[in-house]
Amino acid sequence: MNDAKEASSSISNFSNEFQSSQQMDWLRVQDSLKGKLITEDDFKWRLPTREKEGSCEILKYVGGVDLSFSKDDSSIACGTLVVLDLTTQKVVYEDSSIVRLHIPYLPGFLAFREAPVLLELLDKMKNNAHCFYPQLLMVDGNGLLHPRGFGLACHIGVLADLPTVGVGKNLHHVDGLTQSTVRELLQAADSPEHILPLIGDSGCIWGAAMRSSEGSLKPIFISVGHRISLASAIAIVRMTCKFRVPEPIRQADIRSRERLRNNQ
DNA sequence: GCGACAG
DNA sequence: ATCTTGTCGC
Ligand SMILES: [Mg+2]
Repeated sequence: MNDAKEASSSISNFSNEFQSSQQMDWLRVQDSLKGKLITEDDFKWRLPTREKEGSCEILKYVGGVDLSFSKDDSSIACGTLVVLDLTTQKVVYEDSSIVRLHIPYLPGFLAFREAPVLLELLDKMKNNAHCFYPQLLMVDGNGLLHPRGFGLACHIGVLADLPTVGVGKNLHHVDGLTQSTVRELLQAADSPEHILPLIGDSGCIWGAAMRSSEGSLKPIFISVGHRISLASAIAIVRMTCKFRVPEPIRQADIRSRERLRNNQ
């Protein structure tokens, strides 16, 4: 092997080893944060019903977060937080931040790329004691539906100490679950709710697939993020699905892309 | 070795 | 994630 080849090979070895040791750190972080995860309802509000019961706080402010990326420079991203009024389904708060990302997208490690800017937006709103601070946050990315049961929605939920729900637009294959199998089962299942629990080969329930709008056959994938049960997560997501993607996430996605277009 | 791989 | 316009249909 000549010197040039040897040099490039050792650079690449170094780079690979660095990546892999960073991933080992990340595995430990995920494992550690997972110890704080709560997968049952843990909030003081309740879902809106048609009865009006006076004393209890009702869920009204639902947040959504997403990132968009520059087509020219893939390290430039815009993170956006929106809050919707559940009654009107209108955006009552919007904030975004354009940042340079230094961490690549790696399946299973999305949170290390996307969570920091989103946590900053949440923190800024909380520190201002904003009256629309969300009672629940919907995240564009999975929660428990993740190779180690700790996706972006769990990560944000634990670090912000906020109830979160994960919503994926594509299935991250885990525990024998595949996109095609799930679609077939969802079609075959005679569920009037258009919902299918995602039960893996191990028997574990990772979340649920749901055909969320009349307009599309392609399901969305709902999973528990933090401080909420799967049943509650499904009920709330369903309330916000005017289109396939739940409105808080859809608005964060749209406004994030708009902001990047008008500001870079 | 092969296929899979949230955003 | 992004590259990309129109087109068909309710
Ligand atoms: Mg996204």
